[in-house]
Amino acid sequence: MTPVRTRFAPSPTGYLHVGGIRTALFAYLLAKQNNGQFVLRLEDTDKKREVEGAGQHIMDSLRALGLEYNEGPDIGGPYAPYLQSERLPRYKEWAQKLIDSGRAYADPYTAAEVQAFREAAQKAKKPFLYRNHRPENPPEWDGSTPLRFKSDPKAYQWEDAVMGSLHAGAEAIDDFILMKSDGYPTYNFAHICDDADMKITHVIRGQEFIASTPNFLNLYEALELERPILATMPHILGPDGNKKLSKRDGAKDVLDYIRDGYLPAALVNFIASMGWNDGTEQEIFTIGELIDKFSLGKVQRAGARFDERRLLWMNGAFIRALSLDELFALCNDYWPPEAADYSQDYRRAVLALVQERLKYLAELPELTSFFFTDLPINPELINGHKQLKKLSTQELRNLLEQAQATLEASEFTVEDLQARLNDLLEKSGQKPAVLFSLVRIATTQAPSSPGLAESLAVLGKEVALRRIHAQLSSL
RNA sequence: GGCCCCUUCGUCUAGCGGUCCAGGACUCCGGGUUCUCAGUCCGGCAAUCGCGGGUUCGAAUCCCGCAGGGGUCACCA
Repeated sequence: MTPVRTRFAPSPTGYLHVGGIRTALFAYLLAKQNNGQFVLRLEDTDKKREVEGAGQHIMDSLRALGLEYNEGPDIGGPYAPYLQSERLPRYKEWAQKLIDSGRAYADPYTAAEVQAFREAAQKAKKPFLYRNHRPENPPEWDGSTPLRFKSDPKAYQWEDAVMGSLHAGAEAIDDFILMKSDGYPTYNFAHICDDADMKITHVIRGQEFIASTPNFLNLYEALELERPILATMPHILGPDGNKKLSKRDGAKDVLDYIRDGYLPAALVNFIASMGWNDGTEQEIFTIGELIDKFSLGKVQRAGARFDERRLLWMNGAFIRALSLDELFALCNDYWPPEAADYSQDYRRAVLALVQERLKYLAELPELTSFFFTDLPINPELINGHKQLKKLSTQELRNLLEQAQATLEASEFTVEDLQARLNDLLEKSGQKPAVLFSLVRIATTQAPSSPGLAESLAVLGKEVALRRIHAQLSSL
């Protein structure tokens, strides 16, 4: 049995967004599931569109998500190089093979002439087919003009691992360009050569390629190549409208999600869930489970809309599932600056209180800053409070002073604080909504916080009393 | 315009002839959890399965039309 080899073959023209990553992810899952190899190949044959650094960015993105490739531009492999611009001699050989067999010829027209053909076709509301203008006696190809495929137009019916049975008529086949006049091959040509050279068994790509698949099938035949298994992914659509998700519409770089503290496992789970599920009601999958359960046959045929709210929920779920140690290890770069002055133990205690509230790591400062610094007194917290605003200044003072005395006497464990606060509740005859809110506001100056006793226990007696004193002075 | 693909709650989806007057998840709305936020638990709203014809005892599931959406028709991938 031939080993499964899948590849992800992006062009280095920019960053990777969730749409691009999904194709890579499914190729990765399929390879891992079959103990095969996942190959990264950069298709840098369009020097005009190439973006400096994009290749590295793509490699960083894949690694950040844990999609380690077995062979690739920076790590090499048995079929190196994995950068198409370094494989030019190889394309020449493949091209020569086609020339020798009479299946490729030099394009004798100028760009303007071809453009005129195209416009005439458009004007006549007909699809443009170059082969309608196929020259009788093309000149010998010297590399200064495009080299075209001499197609053998016919109808095709083929199996797609996702879409099922697909078909197209002969009109879908044309004499497309194999080699451009700049010496680089086109995607249409290069990817087929490379997939063959690299022994790729499954070609997974977006649905924009389905229209040109008949051309590819025709070329496989001309090259006498066994064709790989084809799998077409539906598009991921932008949050509104039903246009394919794109950078123009603000599709975020996956590395931005990583930077915001989205967990790779959550990102991967979420991306996989757009267009794939295992047929059960399971929503959360670890990467191992995905590798185990993934199958092309269960990939959705319709496009999926990208809904960031679902990603946010899923990321929170993954964060909650982490042990405190695991989460703590991930938080290093996310603490508010003031946290640097505090011990690891203190930070861990804080983290324990906010773990189930965290949706993504970058919101750590927003949730925890009052644990590390005295926030300025914010009168609005009391004035805007539905219960507290009804109390007079004197009443507020009274309550706070009682709270102060209570905390003074406490040993500041959660249990002791809770017990004493409950006592005070009874003694003062106040509702929790009044007393607890007031103490919470005085000691945190935050619109929300973890539980009062828990927060106080972490803050410690000294800080708590200092803040109550400050609140008292401001009244 | 030609060709091709797609079509189940607002969104992600389950479903592959009967157990579906359609299940789960996200979102949203109530309620519980002695304060807030989050979480969690309980409950709720939400798709006559794009539409119209068939086939069948029986269709979201099969067939045929139509409509809508998307892709493609580059010396881009």
